[in-house]
Amino acid sequence: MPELPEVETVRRGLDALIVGRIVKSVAVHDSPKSFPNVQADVDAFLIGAEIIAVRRRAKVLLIDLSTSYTLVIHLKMTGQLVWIADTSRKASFRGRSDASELISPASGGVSPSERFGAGHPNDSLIGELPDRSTRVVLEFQDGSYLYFNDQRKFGWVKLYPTLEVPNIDFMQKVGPEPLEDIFTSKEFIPRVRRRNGTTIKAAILDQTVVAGVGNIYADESLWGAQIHPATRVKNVSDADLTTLLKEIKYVMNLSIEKGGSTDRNYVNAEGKRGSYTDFARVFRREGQACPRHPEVMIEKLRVAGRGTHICPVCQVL
DNA sequence: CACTTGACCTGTCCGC
DNA sequence: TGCGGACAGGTCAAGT
Repeated sequence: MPELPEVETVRRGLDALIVGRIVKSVAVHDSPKSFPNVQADVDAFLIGAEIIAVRRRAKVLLIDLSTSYTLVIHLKMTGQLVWIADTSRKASFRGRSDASELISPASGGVSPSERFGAGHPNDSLIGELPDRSTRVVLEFQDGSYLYFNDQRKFGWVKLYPTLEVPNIDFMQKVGPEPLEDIFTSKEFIPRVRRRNGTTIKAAILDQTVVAGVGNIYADESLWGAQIHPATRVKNVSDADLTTLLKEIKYVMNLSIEKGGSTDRNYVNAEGKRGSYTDFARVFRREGQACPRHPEVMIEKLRVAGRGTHICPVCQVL
């Protein structure tokens, strides 16, 4: 998924695009994890609600409504949230309740990059919406739409009373926000050391240790701190963990500045790519030169069950 | 317990 | 060109 910088980029986009709009209708298509067993709540607390604020906690988006309910959204691996100020298709949506009617024919197997060019950073990656990956459509009273697309159907959109959001299991367990100034190595080190029996990569991917780190920023920050991802936590010094936290903050802040990482699917709230991968040092750069050692090639291996990228000279066990 | 692996899904890419 | 298998940014549940 989208990791913390991608979700934060979407949050900022939505904050500028949808706050103040009023929900007119919602349609769900083939998203079994979305809106479980709360049709009455959807009718009562989503339809007619005004968007008040767009928040983020870890990799979860929180869209607060005037009804004191909140849309809680997890994009997982391939989720997208795209707002379109499109009135041209308004007629085709009006009065429809069968979401399957909203889904346009498949695009014939032609990839977005083939349809829209070579994929220059910040280019659009999105064609006509809805498309075959569209799972939830929010229609606003002004005729604009928010599309939740999710090719692999791992993601979801749920509705909770705003006051209950902190009680959701995930919210109870998830660790601190790494970009908060108050989150320092003093908090980070003991949290990582709770996972002394595993590898440092598994430890920082653990959302209960620290929020928002995923596979891209795990590899990028471990290269920055010159720590091999398969190092057992107990063999990593406090000084190296202090450096690692600085690198996590650095790569995530840089990525937010670049609009996130678009490896395949990720787009922001306007359907545009992010460009962090242009600045990545190791992620998906196997076979390319290490920035510190021009004569050494980045290698790919498997750590914590995930594809993992390292410089074999910077990062040794 | 703590840790690791498989499952959830669809699409793409790579080797035969 | 076709087909099978591996793999993809996350998180749970099940297994060891």
